[in-house]
Amino acid sequence: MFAQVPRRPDHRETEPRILKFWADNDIFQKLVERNRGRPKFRFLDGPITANNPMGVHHAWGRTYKDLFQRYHAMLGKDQRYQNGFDCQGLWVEVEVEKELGFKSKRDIEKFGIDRFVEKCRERVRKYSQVQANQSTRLGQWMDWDNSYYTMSEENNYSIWHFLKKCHERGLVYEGTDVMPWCSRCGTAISDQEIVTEGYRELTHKAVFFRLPVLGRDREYLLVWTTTPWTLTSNVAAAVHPELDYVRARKDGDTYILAKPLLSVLGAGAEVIEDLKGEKLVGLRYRGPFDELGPQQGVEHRVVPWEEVSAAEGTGIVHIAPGCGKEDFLLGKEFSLSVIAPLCEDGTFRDNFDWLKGMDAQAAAQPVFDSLEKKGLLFKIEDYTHRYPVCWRCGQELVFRLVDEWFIAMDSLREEIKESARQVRWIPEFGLARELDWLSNMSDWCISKKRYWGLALPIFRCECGWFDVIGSREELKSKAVSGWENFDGHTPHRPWVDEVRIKCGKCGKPVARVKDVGNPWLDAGIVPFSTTHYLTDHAYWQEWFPFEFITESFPGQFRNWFYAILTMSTVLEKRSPFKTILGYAMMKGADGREMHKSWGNAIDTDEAFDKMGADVMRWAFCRHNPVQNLNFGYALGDEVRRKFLTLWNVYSFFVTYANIDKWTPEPTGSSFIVHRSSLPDQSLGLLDRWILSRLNSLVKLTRERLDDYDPASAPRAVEEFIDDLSVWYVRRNRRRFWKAASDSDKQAAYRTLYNCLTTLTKLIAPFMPFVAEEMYQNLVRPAERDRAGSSDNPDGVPIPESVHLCAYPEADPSLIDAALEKEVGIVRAVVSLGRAAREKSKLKVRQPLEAILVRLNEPGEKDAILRHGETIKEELNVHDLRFSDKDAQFPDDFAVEEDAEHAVGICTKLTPELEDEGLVRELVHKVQNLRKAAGFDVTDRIRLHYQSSPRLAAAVRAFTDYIRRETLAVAVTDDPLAEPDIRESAKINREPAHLALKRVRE
RNA sequence: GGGCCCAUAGCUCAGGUGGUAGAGCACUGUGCUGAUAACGCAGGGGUCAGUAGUUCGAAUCUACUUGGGCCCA
Repeated sequence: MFAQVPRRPDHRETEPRILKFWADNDIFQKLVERNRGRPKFRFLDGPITANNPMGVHHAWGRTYKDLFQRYHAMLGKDQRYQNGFDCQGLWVEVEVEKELGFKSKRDIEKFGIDRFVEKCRERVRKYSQVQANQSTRLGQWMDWDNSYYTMSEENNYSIWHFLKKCHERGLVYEGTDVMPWCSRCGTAISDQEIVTEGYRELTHKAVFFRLPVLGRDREYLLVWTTTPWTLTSNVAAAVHPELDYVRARKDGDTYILAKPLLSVLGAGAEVIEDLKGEKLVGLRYRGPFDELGPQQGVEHRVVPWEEVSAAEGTGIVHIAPGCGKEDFLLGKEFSLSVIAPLCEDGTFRDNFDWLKGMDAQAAAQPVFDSLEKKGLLFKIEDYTHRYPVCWRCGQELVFRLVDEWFIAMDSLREEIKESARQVRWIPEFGLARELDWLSNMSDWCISKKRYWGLALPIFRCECGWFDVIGSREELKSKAVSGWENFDGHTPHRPWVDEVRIKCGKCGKPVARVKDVGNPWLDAGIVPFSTTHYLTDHAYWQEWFPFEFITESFPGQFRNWFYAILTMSTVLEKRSPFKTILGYAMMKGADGREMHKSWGNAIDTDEAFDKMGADVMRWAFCRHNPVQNLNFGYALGDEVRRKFLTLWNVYSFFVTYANIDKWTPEPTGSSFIVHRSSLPDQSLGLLDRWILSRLNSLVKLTRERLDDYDPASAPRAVEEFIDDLSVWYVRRNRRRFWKAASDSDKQAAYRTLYNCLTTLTKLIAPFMPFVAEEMYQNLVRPAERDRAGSSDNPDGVPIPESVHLCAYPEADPSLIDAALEKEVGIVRAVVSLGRAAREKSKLKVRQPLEAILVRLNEPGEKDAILRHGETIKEELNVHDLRFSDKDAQFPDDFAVEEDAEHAVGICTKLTPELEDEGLVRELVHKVQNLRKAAGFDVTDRIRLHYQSSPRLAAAVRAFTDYIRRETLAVAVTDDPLAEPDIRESAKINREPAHLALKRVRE
């Protein structure tokens, strides 16, 4: 016996129960054990930042990870199942600062770096556990006790090794660059850490000012800027060499500016000369703040720059190489002086005279006043633009000249591109995107002036000498002091900062630079650190390179993909992975970013609760990964409906199998070799059809999953389920109902059972919970029934979980493409016939004389005839006829046609047909009454009726039919004592009284 | 300025190797009631962004244009 199936699946009850079943019975451990030592599937998990609970978008990616791991497990592959947590970096620091109510770096230093770092570590531990629990809830199978953490010693020391290798190739250097800087956080904000939210629409004061041209009388360059504080560090003015400029006179002064922007001067300006920008190049001018100390000796001149536009301002751009990234590059090109005005906290340095200590943003008005006093101010106006802000605190960023550590990329560029080309990118355009990034990337800035992160193993002496340490052992051997303070600690700040080594040049004790590492170093080394590259090379060789990774595309080209490709290329001159499946971004159901305040955000835990993990997973899997996924509860409802169809078929099967006490015969371990359990001779046409569809589905599913295509199989499964329900089950119901237990009935049971059990295995990697639930009920009882008996031919026990089964394999001999096509034609004909009935308003319950099918392909006639009974039943007609290609339909036929076929139904009603229609209607009413009375489907009844003579005559003519259909032992117009239910009804306009009584045996 | 992606029914999207457009939702009508607080069937609705090519034939291949999105500079 199979357990009765609940009317509707309830994931709230099922999913926790299945999780418990897996846990109680160590199913995952058994799977890992079973596959140990067999061919490997090498998957590498990109680490998730363990800083907060998981977002639903993480559930999307993790579903892919689990899908392919589960699939390959069912193929018997040995796997590592190692999950990764990304632990270090500003992300975590920011959250901990929030927790502690800190406002700046000073708060951290006051609190103590050691305590702060410990807090960061605690936070990572806490949220890695939260994420592990959530992932488990998703059904993700991982070896959670063996997760890797990028804060681990092995990970950090592996990066040291990498940096040492870079240093040996002379790639590590300290350089200056202008970076976006948050004065409150006291750190540069690297592009890699800001993905979104980096800009805000802000209004600033923009200023037009004039710079006196040296050697000319009352002649000025008219310049414009939106960042007044940077004027203190002006060293040049840029013009576009091709652009048209003018000299124009106004109020006795001469101004130089771009011709299209002449209107800036206002009324009364008179052009006295037109000239190209290149004619201005080389002009020298007096700077706006020449009185400041740092400006002494600076020569201000006009330089050419292709990026200057005449779209706004004056067409002459103020250049301060210490205050802007582009300015800095331009400064390098023309060997301009570099003035860096700001301290870490965003205030002016001491040598800036009256500006000393003033906040850069607050300096706007004093700067204006000073310009005014010097007669250089032209005008001030409001200007609204997108301006970068700190993603953590919202502070407006400034651009600041900083010293950072870099890895020189030029000599690696082509090697890394070669590694990228070794990879199969899905979708293919991923390669072009990565190569584009690799072609344009600048040197990798690996330092960050913070606390919680990789301790860069760089020791630099005041004298300029520096060394990169490649391991803990090397550090120990080179340490001249402080080792005892570090020993016993992880290689983190502040402990590692204690160690001193000897300068290789001047012999002084040298400390580590204070910087921590770029977090993408942490994630980039994992192909090596997790496989013990340094400590167990044999193990590394077993698992490297990886077959497969899957991550979200946007962002990762310059982050994780870049980092693992670069680090692996340096260490092993090859890509660490062979195939990557990329997917897009998750949006709200409305296609916009998910925002709590917009009401379109979906909370992960709430989604598990309301939608269920299976439904979420299916929704993720069936989605085309290239496209953004608009995720919401409506999508979940859609998926649930589709899968309810499968549930209904399952429920149907169990209901009747139990009534018939049907059990599957033993077939050995697999339950997937269809032929062995299904003697060909007893199979009907539709049995062979659905088994062909099933095997086609299995074949396609394997092909698509082997090709790392998650979306095609679920769509095909949905179509199959539709075919199974709408055509196979519906067309074959009566075979399950009938009393006789003949070979035809057995064939129907076997076929449907086969479809269902194969499906459970097929969908197991996609919907692990429902698959398990169905498997436990459909397959496991068979083993219990057989416990201790000897009729298990292979002697192999039935796996105790669907996830311990072999993945279904298609039996090509059961695939019959012609039959599948044939049924398609039949269904098209039926569909046309129904449309014709619809058009002529003749309901299907009214029998008709005939349908007439006109074929363009005469060869289809035989195929249709093979399904003649089906077509006649579906359309409720007595006769099936054919006509020639060009023949006309008779007048009393209603016709519908498509490209290949035309179908007409005979609309003529005879009295006999009307009688038959009356009886069909009567049976329909009786069935409703049985239902309303709560009778069991197998209960026998007595049927009493009183009616018009017309109906009574029809009943007498079709009594046997009525008995059969309604399980009536008697159909009579005698009065019925104490009926269970009665009703007065109209049967096709004929009045009738009906009464039913259940017969007890 | 450079790179990449997208443009199919009101909405969200399918449409491997070119052969006279599909699904779900929504809408209209209707059927079924032995899977039934489900489900089925039928219908309206698209010059597949535009233009030009290749081809016997293009939503599908090529080029360009337009309009969106992402990344880099």
